[in-house]
Amino acid sequence: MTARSARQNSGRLSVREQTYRLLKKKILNGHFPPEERLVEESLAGLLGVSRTPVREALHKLELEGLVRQKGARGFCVPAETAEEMSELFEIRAVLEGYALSCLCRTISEDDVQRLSECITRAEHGILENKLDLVFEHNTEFHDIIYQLVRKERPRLFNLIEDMRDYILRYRKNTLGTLRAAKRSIFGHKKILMALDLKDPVLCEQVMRAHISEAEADTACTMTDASSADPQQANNSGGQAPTVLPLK
Amino acid sequence: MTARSARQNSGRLSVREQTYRLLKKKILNGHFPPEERLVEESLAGLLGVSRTPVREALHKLELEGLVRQKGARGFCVPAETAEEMSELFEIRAVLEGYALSCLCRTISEDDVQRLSECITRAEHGILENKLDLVFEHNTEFHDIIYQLVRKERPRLFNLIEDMRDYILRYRKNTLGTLRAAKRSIFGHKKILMALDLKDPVLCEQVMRAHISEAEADTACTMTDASSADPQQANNSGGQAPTVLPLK
DNA sequence: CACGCAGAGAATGTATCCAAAATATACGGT
DNA sequence: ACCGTATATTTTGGATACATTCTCTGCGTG
Repeated sequence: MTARSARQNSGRLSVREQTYRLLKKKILNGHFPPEERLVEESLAGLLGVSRTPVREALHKLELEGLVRQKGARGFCVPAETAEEMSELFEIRAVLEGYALSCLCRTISEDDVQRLSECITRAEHGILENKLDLVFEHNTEFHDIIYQLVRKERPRLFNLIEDMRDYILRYRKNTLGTLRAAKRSIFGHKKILMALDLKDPVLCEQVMRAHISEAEADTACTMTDASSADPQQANNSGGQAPTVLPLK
Repeated sequence: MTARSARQNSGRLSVREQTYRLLKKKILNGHFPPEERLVEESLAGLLGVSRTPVREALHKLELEGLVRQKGARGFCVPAETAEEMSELFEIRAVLEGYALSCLCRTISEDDVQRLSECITRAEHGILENKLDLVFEHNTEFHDIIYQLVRKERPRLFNLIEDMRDYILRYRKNTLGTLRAAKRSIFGHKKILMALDLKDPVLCEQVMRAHISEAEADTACTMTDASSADPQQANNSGGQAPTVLPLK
């Protein structure tokens, strides 16, 4: 096949980048059974590219710990462990807690107001018993915060984004119960309060607690795992960094 | 040139890995002027390999933020900024602070004793006015802690290691003044105390403070190259330590 | 029957080749 | 003299070909 070369300037993504993102997404979505051999040529055939971009993607993913060299014979996705999940959530809690404590010193009244409105709308969702609405506005709440972090602490933001990605692996079935939704909104209220009080220590505390709750929820869904869900990742186009809500 | 192929099994490192490490080291040591174009072929010639490992190394380094795509024409090392350095130290302080707070719950009496001996030996170095001895035992102190973190929190350890690497870029001239050495040992004493008390909050506090001090030292050496002034090792380098104490 | 060695096959490692794209330069027109 | 366009050069993007090495299997021997 002739390479429809796509440079990074002309808006299109290079094959290398597409391959990397697609493989990463597939790994995070659990499309590859743990410990199964990942053969460059097979993946290349699967994605319709040559071995070169696949190889580079695998080595980049190795750097992130998403694949591991299996002896001298290809790569594999390491098995999921409860320890790993717990550690990832811990790190995320620490990083996001600190990020929030940074934010509280610089956040504008305007942004506080926007966050407040997210909570209000999410609560309306609860009253109308529309969990998808709650989900939407909870996501918006977090997105606002992430954008602020990105603006002020780009490196920290990258790290947080990575942690969120890695955790995705452990969130196969994101079931949104009413109970979890209510608890999430309550967490957001506390976050908003800490921000409004401009109390760094409180910010760190409430964010850590909020993420610990998310961890607990995820741990629950993980107990009855082994759900081989061959859901195809059909988003092959230019995907934005999908920032998911905590809950 | 014929490939001296070296697989990962036979003890030797692959050319790919060697290239990546060497390039990374060169970047961190400041061998490449910021904003200067890094041309794949030139680097390949410089390292005596083909373009392939160089290209892969550059893309891995891009993932780490150590190089950046310059338009559509190659890579360059991004310029050093005070903000970046500050942020890296912040993140490191947060991560290592949390790591220490984890450690204090599981550390053995034996390890506490070993840490204590490091401090004692470093203090002997002070008395004998041998700064290299102090440096050696201070390093040992940290190494012991890092090994413990690695054992209990492998992901956290990786992140911390990365941050330390990235910071290396900003520590061109690691001048060890007597004053800084003394302060460092004092910091280690506080760390040991917090560990011994098994107080997670205190652990986090003292470690963050310790790393903030390191940041201040580094910031001083960064302001201008000719500042070999021991007085500037004090914590008054223009910008306040950005890492807040936890409490 | 088991253990070991050897050969074949398979998968990765590395290099080279070709194509595409962007920038720089030169030439011509206004 | 200046600006725009076209061409050429440089450099990266991607694929393929070749070398290397590891593993698996089969056969022979103890």
